[in-house]
Amino acid sequence: MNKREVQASVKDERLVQKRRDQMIKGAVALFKQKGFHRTTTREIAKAAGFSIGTLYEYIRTKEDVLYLVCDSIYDHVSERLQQDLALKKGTLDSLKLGIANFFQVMDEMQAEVLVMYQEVKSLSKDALPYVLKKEMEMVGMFENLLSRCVENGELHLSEKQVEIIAHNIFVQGQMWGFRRWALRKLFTLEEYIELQTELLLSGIDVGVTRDSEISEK
Amino acid sequence: MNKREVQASVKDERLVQKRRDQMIKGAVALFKQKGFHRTTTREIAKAAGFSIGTLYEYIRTKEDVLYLVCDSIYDHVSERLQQDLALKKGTLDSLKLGIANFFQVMDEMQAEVLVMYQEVKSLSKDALPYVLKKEMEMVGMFENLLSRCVENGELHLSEKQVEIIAHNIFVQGQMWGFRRWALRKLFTLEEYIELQTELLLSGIDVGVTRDSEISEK
Amino acid sequence: MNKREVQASVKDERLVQKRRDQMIKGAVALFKQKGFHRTTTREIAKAAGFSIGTLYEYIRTKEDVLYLVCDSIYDHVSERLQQDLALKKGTLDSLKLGIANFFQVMDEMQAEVLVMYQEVKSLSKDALPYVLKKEMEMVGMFENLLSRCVENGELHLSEKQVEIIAHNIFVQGQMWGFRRWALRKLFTLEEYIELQTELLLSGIDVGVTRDSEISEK
Amino acid sequence: MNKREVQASVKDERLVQKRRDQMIKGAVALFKQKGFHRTTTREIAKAAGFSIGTLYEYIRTKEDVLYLVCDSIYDHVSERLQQDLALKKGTLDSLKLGIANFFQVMDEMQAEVLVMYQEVKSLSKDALPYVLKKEMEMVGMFENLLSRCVENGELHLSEKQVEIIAHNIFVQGQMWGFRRWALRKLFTLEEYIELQTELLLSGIDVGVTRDSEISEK
DNA sequence: AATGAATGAGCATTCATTCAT
DNA sequence: GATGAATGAATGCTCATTCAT
Repeated sequence: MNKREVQASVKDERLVQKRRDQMIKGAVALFKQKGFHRTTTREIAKAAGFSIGTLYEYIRTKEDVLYLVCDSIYDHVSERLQQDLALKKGTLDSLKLGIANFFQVMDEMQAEVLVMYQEVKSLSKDALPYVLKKEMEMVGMFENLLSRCVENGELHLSEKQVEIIAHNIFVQGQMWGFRRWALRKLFTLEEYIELQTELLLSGIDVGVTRDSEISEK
Repeated sequence: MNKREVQASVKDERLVQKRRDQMIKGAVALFKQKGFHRTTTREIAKAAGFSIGTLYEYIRTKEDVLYLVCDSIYDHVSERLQQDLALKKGTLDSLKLGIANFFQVMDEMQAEVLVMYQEVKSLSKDALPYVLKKEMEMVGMFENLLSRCVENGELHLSEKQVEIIAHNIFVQGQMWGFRRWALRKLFTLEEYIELQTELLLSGIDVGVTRDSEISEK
Repeated sequence: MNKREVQASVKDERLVQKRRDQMIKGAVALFKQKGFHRTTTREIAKAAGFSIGTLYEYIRTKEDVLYLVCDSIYDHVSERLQQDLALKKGTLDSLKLGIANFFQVMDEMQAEVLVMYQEVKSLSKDALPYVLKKEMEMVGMFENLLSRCVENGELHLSEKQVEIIAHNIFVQGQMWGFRRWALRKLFTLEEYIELQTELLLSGIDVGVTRDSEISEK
Repeated sequence: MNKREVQASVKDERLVQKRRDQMIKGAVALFKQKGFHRTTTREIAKAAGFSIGTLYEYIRTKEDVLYLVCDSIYDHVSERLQQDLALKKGTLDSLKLGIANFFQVMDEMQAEVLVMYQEVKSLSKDALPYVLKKEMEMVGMFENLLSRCVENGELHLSEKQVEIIAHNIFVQGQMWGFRRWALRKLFTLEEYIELQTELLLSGIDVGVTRDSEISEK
């Protein structure tokens, strides 16, 4: 498989999954509050509902917890998006829907996303590439969406443009999660989604240029 | 003044500034490499070229170093931008120049920016608001640029649009600093600047819509 | 209860008590030798027979050790006295016995008492009042002894006199512990006890007064 | 001379004395407040009105400051007592006066005395004996007073009694300085002096014993 | 003589990890 | 499988002392 496996001493896979879910849930709450470094393994164990001894039956190092958290977050986001995007493909509407859904997921999972983006670099050289790869996969989902629109003649874009726009969408989604404290003073999530989509598809209304273009015809 | 002052035991202001510059330079290098939490005060002192004892003559706590770093970054970026933007105002060209310059600064100061965005939340409740305020000021600079273009009739934008575009520019600039590892595989900085500017000003070429628009005339 | 509890991470009360006893024993020896401030936590841990990590499983701060030491000393002394004084009450003999026992306890616990009187003021504003209260309780025990003798007509004393004598006994007891280095050159403990008791009960033989007494006969 | 000399780099004896007086005055205030160990040399220098650099021109180590403080205190107390006691000698009245004066000095210099008794043991093996010797000299002054009364037939006391009573007076004086926080709730200084003197000279009024003595006659 | 910047040994405290029960 | 007591390396910070100016 593609996963960087985190070793557990316990054999029962079911139990491992259950314990890790408890662990992740507790850890996210703590990381959100105090960050990865300021959170102790004892606190994680307590938040998860068991002892440190037990915690270490399911992970090898504290960093494993961070990895597990990051991994879980990506899985959730990916899953959410894949579901939504599986429907109508290659239409402008599916693109709009995809964007809207992504922004909504970013809003719902704000805490987790925030945690992830502030702590990934704490991952070891070992785990980091794996997480970054996941990120590229998510950007890739938007490239896909866009490419299909291009194929269907709904959009006219160069390859480079597809790539940069996919990045922009991804970053604007994160931006909502990241900078919600500032953006919320200006927009509701709905307004934000609408404005961003509109800008993306119609660009800025450049007065002079447009006028001259029109007058030329 | 508006600054949250970091207290020093040493009185000579000149010396304080000199030592802090050494300190910041060393700290940025270390924070970039291993993050704020994994960097020890001893390492910072060593990188700055003096002993821990001396380090603590110029700060009160380790967090002060982080604050000093953040503060210095903002000051540099602001200064750079203010210089460039002071020239032609309210024209599309000045906007383009502003964006290009900002992206360039983000590229040059990538290390510092990266550090800042991954460590700000480690700042105490005391220092954080001050840093966030600085960030809003920088977004405000782009709002300003845009508003002048609107006043001059070079752009047609609602107030909300001005705000969201300012945010987008800011975030896209950071994105280059943040995600350079991914973007560089696709674009040079110049390409990136050009593509983003173009997208911003002309929007995506939406085939069907345009066609219909033209056909209407 | 009335105790200022020192928090421990370890739950097992038995173990906590055992470890703290080890700790107190080691700490008293060290404090006696070098004082509270010159004794390091590592030394305390080592003297107690475990690692610093373990030390901190049973206390929160170094000051807790001092508090624990003071508290333990008072408990021991109180216990010793209460036992002895529970017997014959309200007679001159019980008073003499009480004094003798107290002086003996002060001799036996000289090390601890010395430590306490030289370090109490290092206790925080939080712990100090509690320790001083304990001290007052001990003085109170002598007031009690004296008052009963007064009630039984064995002594004729004003309330003020009871109070000052109780203080005197207490301080003379400590004096033996405190100034043993000087007093031992002059008296054995037994002599000291006898002399002090005699002085207390018969006063100084004031020549003139005696003369008048004699002339009366 | 009898003094353990504290070395100074500065040659001008006048200046040395002046600077040390400043130092002692500042140090006593600080020691009273926070104790010897919690007071830093920087604080002492500041309180004395000069820089640390200068402080170290007049002492060799921090401990020297403590020694200087202790020494100065003893000198003051001794001086005060010697003055007062030089007058009428060998009478009960001169004894009473001596006691009263001593108690008054202890009251006036409470801060200094308190400091001394809580910090002497911080003195090195080198300085301690010298300070203890000073203490014995003060006890000796009372022995002297008492002996003269005995010689004059004003008191009938064995040698041992003279010694223990001298100690008691000394300790009761310190007691007022030490335990003023408790004693003040019960007595004014004047009452305390009167009660102690009375007890010392007449002893406790032992009802039964006296009765039996009387009945014997 | 005075200053105060520099030094670094030293200290209290934390916390990831282990392992006997 | 679960527990939690034990460990000790690591770290932020202090402060007595020195020395160049």
